[in-house]
Amino acid sequence: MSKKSISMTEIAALAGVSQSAVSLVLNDRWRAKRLSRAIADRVIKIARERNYRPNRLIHALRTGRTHTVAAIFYTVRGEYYPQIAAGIEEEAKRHGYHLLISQVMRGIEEEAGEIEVLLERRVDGLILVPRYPVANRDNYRRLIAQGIPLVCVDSYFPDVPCPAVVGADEEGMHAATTHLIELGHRRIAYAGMAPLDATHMKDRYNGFLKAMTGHGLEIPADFKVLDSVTAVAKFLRRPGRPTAFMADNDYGALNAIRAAESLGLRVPDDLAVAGFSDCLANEDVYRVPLTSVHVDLMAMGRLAMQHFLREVEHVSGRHELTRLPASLVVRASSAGKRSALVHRGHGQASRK
Amino acid sequence: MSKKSISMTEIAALAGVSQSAVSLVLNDRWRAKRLSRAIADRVIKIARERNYRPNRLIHALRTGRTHTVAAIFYTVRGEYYPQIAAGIEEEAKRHGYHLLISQVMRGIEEEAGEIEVLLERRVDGLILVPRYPVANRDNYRRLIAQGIPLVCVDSYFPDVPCPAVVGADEEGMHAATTHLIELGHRRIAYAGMAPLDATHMKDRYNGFLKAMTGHGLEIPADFKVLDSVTAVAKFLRRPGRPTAFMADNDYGALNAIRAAESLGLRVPDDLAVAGFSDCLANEDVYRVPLTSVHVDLMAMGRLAMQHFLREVEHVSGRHELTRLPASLVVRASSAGKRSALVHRGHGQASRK
DNA sequence: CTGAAAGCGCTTACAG
DNA sequence: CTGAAAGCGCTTACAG
Repeated sequence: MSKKSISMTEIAALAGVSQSAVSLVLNDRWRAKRLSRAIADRVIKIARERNYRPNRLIHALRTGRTHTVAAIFYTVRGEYYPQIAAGIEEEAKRHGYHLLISQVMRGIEEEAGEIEVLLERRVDGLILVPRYPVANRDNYRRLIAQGIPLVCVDSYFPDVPCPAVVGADEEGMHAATTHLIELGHRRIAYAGMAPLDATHMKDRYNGFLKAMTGHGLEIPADFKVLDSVTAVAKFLRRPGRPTAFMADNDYGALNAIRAAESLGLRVPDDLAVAGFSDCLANEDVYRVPLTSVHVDLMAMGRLAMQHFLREVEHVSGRHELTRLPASLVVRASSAGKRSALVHRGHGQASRK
Repeated sequence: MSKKSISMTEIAALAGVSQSAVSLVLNDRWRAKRLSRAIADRVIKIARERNYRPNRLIHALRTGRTHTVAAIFYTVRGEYYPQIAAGIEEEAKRHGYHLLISQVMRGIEEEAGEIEVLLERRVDGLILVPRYPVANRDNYRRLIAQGIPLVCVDSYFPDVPCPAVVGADEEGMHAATTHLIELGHRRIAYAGMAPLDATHMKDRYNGFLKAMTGHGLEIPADFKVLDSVTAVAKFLRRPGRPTAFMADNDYGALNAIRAAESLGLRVPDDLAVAGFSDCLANEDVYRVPLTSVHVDLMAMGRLAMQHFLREVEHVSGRHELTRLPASLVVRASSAGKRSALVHRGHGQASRK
């Protein structure tokens, strides 16, 4: 058993004064309340000796605020989500908030239950990193109606009335696709990772569509989930192979590179590849550094936390989208020549 | 303002019964206490209508346990720490605990203060991911003496009496160095990233020393912090260049590869390189996949949480080291031929 | 100048 | 069978 920290009541008993006097002293309000210096000294001495540590939960009991935000992730592993988490935590700390992390990887079904538990622990609200496009939207709406601060980040639900902070998915994808088109590509395949029907993934696809139709190009009919190397390889082996492969995220693009190489195709000469998110670390030591669309994920986390704080003050009940800029970063996977590495200079100084 | 959730007292007023009756009903103990079914039904109906959500903080008030663990990281960015965090969270959830994350990247000076704040919020204890070898050890000892559950993970302090879960650093490094020696290398440089004096980094260096002296090889006198590409390049340009480069972590090894390439040296033919931790993602698409020592970081996090739970039951006050196995994974950066890629088959199926 | 008391949301012995 | 009361650790009006 960890020893319970000493309480004001116990200090009061030891000092032979009332508990309220202890409160006054330890909050440095004894002068205003004109307690004697002798009492103040005695109380302070005991508190120090016994490692008194004020219990902030009590404040939560009175105000209803714990200054804790819960962020719900699918997982915090990988190169993507941790950056969002780091951004949330940094901003939270700046505002006296703490970040509670919950992963719901095992299954979205458990999410509603987990949210209830978090609310019973009186987190001030939730930051959601949606991965499942459909599930639990009714639950989110219910929570908002109950006055629970809720913010989405990375993706969003158009019909859930809360702030959401996401990247400029459509514009970014439009830029990436246009880049491939301007390189001369006409047969451009588009592939996504599940879940394709997440809103931000739909936005990306729309960006692709607009770029293609804007250039009078045919939309490939075979858009589908290509979430494994073998699936991509099978796809590339069919007749009428595309000359470029646009993936809706970096991991899909990596799979395209792997599949191309396994078929003896050179990237970018035989197949140009581009991804989305620019979240891969150490890209400069890749065989084929990946062209991608960069979004500042840390900033996304920070912004989400700022919106959260606003919701804590007053639940807006409105759907409000904030989009961070998305900028195309061209690297060897799409550049004309394989040797034409485009360095962005980041990732080199990173440490463990 | 978020609406405060309804309380038992409010329900009692609405139902016209005592608050204790409400407590009994909502905890499903009204039968045992022989309350009338009419009252039970009325209370349950109101609770449901008003979205009653029990306040678990109260339980913490009574028991002194919040079922919250705080994990203190230098940062949660990168490919390394998030895996530890994920392991902690998974195991915490299995035991009804929640994980509070705090990053102290801005400076270890703030750590002591942050710990105090966390304890005032009554987290049940701390899991520490030490990065600074010296700072705050007195503070940790003080906390343990106060009965605060504390567990170290990833690194440890021999003179801080708490459990620590780390990798088999010395054995792992011994295996990696022996591997290089058996490839025929005699002039093997050793380089680390700061902080070199962290205990687990010292353990790794000892493994290197033992392997070298065990084979009658001379220890390079120029062991130092080589934490940038330019530093490594400068090092490699000196006369008597080593034929192999042993880094105490993967990022240092990457810098060695970058530096070698910038000097026109081929890896592994002109310079063999090995790292430690095997934490890099997507290694199979690297120009030179890295030989490294694999440690299961998720498992490390899980185990740390298990030890934490034991400390919550009873602060052991003893220094107890748990070491996870470290296994050498040979890849192209040290293999005889550049083409001899050694695939481990992981990382391919990973998704965003 | 100082202490007693209410109240935050609950649980749990205790009284009637 | 049901309600009043204490207590967890505090803050803050209020009483003397």
